[in-house]
Amino acid sequence: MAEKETLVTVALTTEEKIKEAATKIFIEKGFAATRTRDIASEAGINLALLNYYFRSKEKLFEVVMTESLELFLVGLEEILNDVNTVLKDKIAGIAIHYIDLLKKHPDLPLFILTEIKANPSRLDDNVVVKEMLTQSNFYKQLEATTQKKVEPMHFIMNMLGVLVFPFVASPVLRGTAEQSKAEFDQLMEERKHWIPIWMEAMLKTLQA
Amino acid sequence: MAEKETLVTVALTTEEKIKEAATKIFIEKGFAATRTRDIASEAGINLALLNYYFRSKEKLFEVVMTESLELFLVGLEEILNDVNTVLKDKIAGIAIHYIDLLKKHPDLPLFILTEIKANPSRLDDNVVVKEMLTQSNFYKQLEATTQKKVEPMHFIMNMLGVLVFPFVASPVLRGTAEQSKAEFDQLMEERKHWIPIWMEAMLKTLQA
DNA sequence: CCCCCGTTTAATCAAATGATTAACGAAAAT
DNA sequence: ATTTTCGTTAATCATTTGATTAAACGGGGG
Repeated sequence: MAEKETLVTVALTTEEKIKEAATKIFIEKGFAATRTRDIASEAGINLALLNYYFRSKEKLFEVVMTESLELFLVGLEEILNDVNTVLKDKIAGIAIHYIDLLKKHPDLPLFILTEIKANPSRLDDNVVVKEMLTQSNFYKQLEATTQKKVEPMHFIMNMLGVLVFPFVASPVLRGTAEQSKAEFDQLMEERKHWIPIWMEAMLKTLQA
Repeated sequence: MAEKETLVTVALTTEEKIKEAATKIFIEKGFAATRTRDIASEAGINLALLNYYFRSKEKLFEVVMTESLELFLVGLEEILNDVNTVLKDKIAGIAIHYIDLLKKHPDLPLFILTEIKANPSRLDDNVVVKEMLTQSNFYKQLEATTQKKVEPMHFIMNMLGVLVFPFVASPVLRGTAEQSKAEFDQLMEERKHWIPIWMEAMLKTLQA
C-alpha cells in the first residue's frame, strides 16, 4: 500500500482533492489563466465533478480566495491586539509570523493583491483590512509613537513593504533560475532579525 | 473639427491606437483576462486590424511588456551610475523619480510583477534587473556603507519595499472606493521626503 | 437479492475567443 | 484612366472552455 508509506495516510475526499488542486493552480496562475480542466487533471478527477461539488469555477474560486485571505490574516489579529506587548514586540512577532508563512506560501501575497485589484468586491465580503489595522492596539501604540508628527499609515506601509515586498518581487529580483531559492530563503530568515531593528530606526527619525 | 479642441491635436495611426488601447487594457487586467475584442473596441478599430498589425495577441503583448519595462527602468540607470552623487542623493533621486512615475502609472508594478512571474522568460529577453543593480555605482556605494556586515540586497529590498509596495497594495489598503485617491497621492508625495530619511536611519543601524 | 441514491464518467453543448479570409475601398503608382 | 498596393471590413473558422446531461457504477438498507 503506497499510502502507508507516508506518515499520516492521506485519504482526501473528492471535494477536498478538488479544493486543494484549485488552490494550487489558482494561486499559481490566477483566476483568468486557470482552466477548470487543469484543476480536474491536477486533482485526478472527472471535470464534471468540479461543477457537481462547487457549481462553477467562480464559486470554487471564492472558496479558495476566502481561505487564502483567512490563511493570510489568521494569527495577525491576536498579535495586533495583544495587550501584553509593546510596539517593538509586536513588530518582531509579525516579522517572524509572516516570514514563516511566506516561506511556505510565497505566491500568496501576489495572488491576493492581483485578484483583489481585479475584483475589489472580493474583499468586501471578507474583511476590511484597513479597518482591522487602524482599530488595533498595535495602531494605537504606533500613534503614541508617531505623536501626530507623521501619518501612522506610513509605517504600516513601511512594515508591509519590507516584510512582504521581497516575496512579491522575488520572480524579478532573483535570476530566472531556481539556483537562488535557498539563498533567498536565507535572506528572508535574516530579515526576521533585522526588520524590528529597521522599523525602530525609522520610528526614531521622528525624535530629531 | 473636434480634434482642434485639444491643445496638441492627436492624429494617431491605427497601429498606435491599437498599441495604446492594448497598453491600457493589458496593464489593467493582465494578459490572460484581456480579450482581443476589448482591445479592438477600446481602440475603435476592427478586430482583424489587430492581427493585421501585430500578428497575434501574444506578439502585441510582447510589445506592450517591452515598453512597460522600458518605462519602468528608463531614468533609473543614470541615477544609479551618477558619479557625482553620494548614496543619500541617489536614494532621494530614486524616490522622487519613482513616486512621480507611479502616481502616473500606479498599476505598472503589479502588472510587471504578475506577468514576469507568469512567464519569467519575458524578462530574459529584456533586462536582468538584478545584474543592473548589483553592477551599479549605487550598489558599490551601498556596499561601502554596509561594510560586509549585512547583505546589501537587504537594503535594495527595503528601498523597493517602502517605495513600490504602497502602490502595489493600494487596492487592498485603501477602502474600496475612490474617496481616498487624493489622500493616497498626498501620502505618496510625503514619502518623497521621508524615504531618504528612513533609508539613512536603516543604514545607520549597522554602526551599533 | 434488489432497489435506491449519492457519486462518477463519457459525451455533448453553447458560448467565447483568437485568428483568418475574401471582398471592398481608396489612394498612389504606372 | 487603369492598375496596383495598402488599409479596412464583415463574415466565418477552428479551437478552447465552462457547464450540462444521461447513463453507468457501487455500496448500504430493506
